Amino acid sequence: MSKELPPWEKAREEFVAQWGSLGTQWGINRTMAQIHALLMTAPEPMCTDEVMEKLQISRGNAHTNLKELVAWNLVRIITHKGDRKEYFEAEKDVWKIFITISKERKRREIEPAIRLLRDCAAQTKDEAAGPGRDFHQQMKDLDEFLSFGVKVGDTVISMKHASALQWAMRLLG
Amino acid sequence: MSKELPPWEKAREEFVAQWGSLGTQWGINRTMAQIHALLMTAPEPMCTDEVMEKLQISRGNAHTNLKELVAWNLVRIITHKGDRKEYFEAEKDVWKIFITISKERKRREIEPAIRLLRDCAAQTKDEAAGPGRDFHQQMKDLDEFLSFGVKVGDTVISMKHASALQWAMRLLG
DNA sequence: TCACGTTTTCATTAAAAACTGAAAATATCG
DNA sequence: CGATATTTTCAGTTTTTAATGAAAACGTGA
Repeated sequence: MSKELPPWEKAREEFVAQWGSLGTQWGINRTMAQIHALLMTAPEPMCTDEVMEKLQISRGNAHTNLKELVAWNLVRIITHKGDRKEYFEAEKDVWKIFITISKERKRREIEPAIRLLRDCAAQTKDEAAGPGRDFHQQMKDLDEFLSFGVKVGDTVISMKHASALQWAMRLLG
Repeated sequence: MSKELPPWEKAREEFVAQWGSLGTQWGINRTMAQIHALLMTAPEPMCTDEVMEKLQISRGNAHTNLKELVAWNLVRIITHKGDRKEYFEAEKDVWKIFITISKERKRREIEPAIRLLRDCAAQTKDEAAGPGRDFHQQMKDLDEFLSFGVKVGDTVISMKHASALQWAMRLLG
């Protein structure tokens, strides 16, 4: 059934398949990672049916994961006049992808953790000594570390790629 | 059935439960995250039975996840003479935890991704124009970005906590 | 408004991941 | 070497997560 694929499409298929596996280790749904890989390497925006066809998945699955990628701001919807289909286009700029993922993970994963740590610290702020005091301190240490990390992250993602690069180069130099 | 818990243990139980939930979002097994939270806040090293009891889980589950945490270098095994049980103790220093997790994620998640990107780039290095050339470039861009990130990460994790802090402060200042 | 192309939802099914508990293996001591 | 304490494994089960496909909802143009 398979027809002559251009050689680069061969590599692309490997990329899509493997990126999907890697995604699962990152706690990301395999299909979502595959669609992202597919769109990142798509010469043109793709519609749902094209994604279904390329990945051999159902409409519901394609739809759900495309919309999830849109919710992550990693993919945007394109429409052409005179065509009521939606086309999907992934951000390809690596620095922008990085910033987007960083922001999203901060919001979904780091900030809830910080809230938890502060809550637990608050609950034990009167512990004067012993294990209770140690627990309180541990919560504060973790909070402080994550909060500082967020601050650094915020600074970096507010930078232009070139400035961030320059700054990082200074560290390495 | 529940007896008087010291107030700090109340907060601890919330921490353990919630840290478990947060862990799943990070792609980490819930029980593993809970055990880690438990040990990070344990005044003394704990044995398998204590972990089973605290979290109400089976021996097999406790065992597997404790050993997994040891494999991550987040937990170490302690033995006392005259007692053949193994006790488990988590690293509590936030900076050390960060370094350990960073190294492990680099090894498990970033490096395989870089290998994939290089492979796909190599397969398409002769593409002279068009979509094939764009694909090749995209692979190279992603590789370059991740590799640079690894370099920065390596530099940071080779630093003492104080030096890293000072360096980051300069960025924020 | 109706017909049609498209998107969205969701009950059901399938697949993957996590967990249990008990048996087997291992280690330690007299 | 037994006897005993502890760790490790793993077949079977449960729980969770993801995927399917068909029906419903939506939106647009005639």
